[in-house]
Amino acid sequence: MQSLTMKQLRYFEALARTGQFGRAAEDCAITQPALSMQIKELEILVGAPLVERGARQVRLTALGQQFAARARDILRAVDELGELARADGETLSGPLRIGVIPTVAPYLLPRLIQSLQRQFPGLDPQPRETVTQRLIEDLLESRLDIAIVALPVSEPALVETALFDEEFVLVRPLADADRPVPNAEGLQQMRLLLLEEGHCFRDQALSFCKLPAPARGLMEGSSLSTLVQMVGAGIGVTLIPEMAVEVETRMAGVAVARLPVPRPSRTIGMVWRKSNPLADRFAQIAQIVREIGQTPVQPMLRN
Amino acid sequence: MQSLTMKQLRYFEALARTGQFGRAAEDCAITQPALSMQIKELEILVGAPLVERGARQVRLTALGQQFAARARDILRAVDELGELARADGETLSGPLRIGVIPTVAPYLLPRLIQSLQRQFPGLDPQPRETVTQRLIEDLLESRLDIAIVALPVSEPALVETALFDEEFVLVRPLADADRPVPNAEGLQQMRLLLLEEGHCFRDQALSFCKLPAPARGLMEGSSLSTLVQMVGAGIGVTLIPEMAVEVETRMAGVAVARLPVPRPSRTIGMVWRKSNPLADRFAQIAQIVREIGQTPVQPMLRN
DNA sequence: TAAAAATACTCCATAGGTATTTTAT
DNA sequence: ATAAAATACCTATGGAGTATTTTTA
Repeated sequence: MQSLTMKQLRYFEALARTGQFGRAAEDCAITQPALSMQIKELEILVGAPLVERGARQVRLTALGQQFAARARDILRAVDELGELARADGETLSGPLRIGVIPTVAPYLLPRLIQSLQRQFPGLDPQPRETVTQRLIEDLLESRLDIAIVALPVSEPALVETALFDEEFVLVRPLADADRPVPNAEGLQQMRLLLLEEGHCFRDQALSFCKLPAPARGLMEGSSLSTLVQMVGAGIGVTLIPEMAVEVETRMAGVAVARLPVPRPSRTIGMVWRKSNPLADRFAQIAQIVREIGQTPVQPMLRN
Repeated sequence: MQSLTMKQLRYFEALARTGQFGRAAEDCAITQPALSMQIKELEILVGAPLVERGARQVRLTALGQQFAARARDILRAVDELGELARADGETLSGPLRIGVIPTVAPYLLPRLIQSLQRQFPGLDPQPRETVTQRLIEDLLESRLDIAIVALPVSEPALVETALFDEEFVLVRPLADADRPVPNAEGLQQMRLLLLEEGHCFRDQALSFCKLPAPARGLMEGSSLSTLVQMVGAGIGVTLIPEMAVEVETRMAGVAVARLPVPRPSRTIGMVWRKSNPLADRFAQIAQIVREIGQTPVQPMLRN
């Protein structure tokens, strides 16, 4: 033994992650003794113990923790190296993991995936839908290639590019259709239905109405669809992004109204890791999304 | 074959650097066929050619160049990983590559090395003396651990910390000792002897005298020692940093004078790579240098 | 005493060496 | 014609498997 190997890094990373030799070995698709030997070699090579052996679990030493953090960065860089070749060919192909926030996904993803498959026949788009925080974590940990979220994100390791702005519109019971449209202050007096904690759109709506975060659990829905249905049942009013109007309100028996200026809105953008070899290609994809955004399924708005 | 290995990265890096299979193999202390095989494996793994084979030399493909750049970063990170253990122990040990600019080295290094060896008996200081530009390159490429240069350096990948300020003093023939000391404008009228191109002290001296860069080749010396000897021979006057006075002017038959305010000066500092695992230790070393700087060998100044 | 890591050993895949051929200038 | 890379073939190191023992909570 002389020089650090990739295997040792991968095995050690697995050990640091799982906290057990056996699980780590399973993760690496090898046997426990094989992994033990490599870790031992690694420690000899480094010249100091990286893990404290206990019977039930192992704990990383202080050095081991620093080592693990650096090893993770290196492994990520190596994985990206493997993807470099994909960036080389003329046409993008292979799996592309796309994360989208829930308040955008249902209204954008169908058309986006359609467009992508038309432009890049070899591409295999793998969409995932979750809240911004999770998407950003997944991006940073290389579990996602790109994410579509509300800007700004402000992560130094990520690039962000704007796709389109979208206004928020008011959804209220049909019975209220002829009433004047309330402004931000007016909304404070109404029963405003919100998405549950974690959705950025919830915060954006609250921010517009200049309301503090209310106590949890009351009058919340897990999707815009739920909120609109609740409005239809006369429970209250809600805000939804423009893009959702067509899909969510068509059959819901609710009235949709543009809000008075200053109209609330948000910027939807695409983000990806700066160091991703496919970064240049992602800018192309952003352009495709922009084109989709410019030809929206036109909602029928009053006002 | 399944997964990228460190060896492949090292071999490919050597190939990219040397431009020849044979030289690269020699560099890696293996035979040429062994290296050829690993490169071939790597290309199969990546799925695209990385080098264009010519008879006399190889050229990297576009992909190969990107690959090489990333590989270098990874190898650097791995090398740093290997050094992590050194940062763990209580006392710093092993080789420490120290770069120092030529206008500081002779006056600081002897005492610095002495102090270092006293404080860290296991440490093996390996000094190198060259101009700032080269030192910075060497730092960035991991051929140096720390460098002592004039600040600022302003490289985002480097940390810099000030060590001490030093004034410049005027050196002139003994015959001129009783004349009034010229200011910056006065110096413009005199025959000012300068270090050759590349030395930061040359630029600092010119900047103080508000002189443009003169035509090359005339009245230049390759060391402060040379300049002072030339002054002793009556050829002209020169500026030298305070720290050099004691060593360079003791036996030279020249007069040394402090300049009138605003006195020219520069800040000497220490720089190292942010990502170097020993970074914390380097701050300790900087403190040692500061202590040396605070007890200078007091020059005998007129004025 | 039970679960997990270390040890003992065996095997074979493969990295690397030597000898040689092919290639390109 | 010559220098350099590729190919062929062989050897041996060491990574990984199975079986077993040791450790500690």
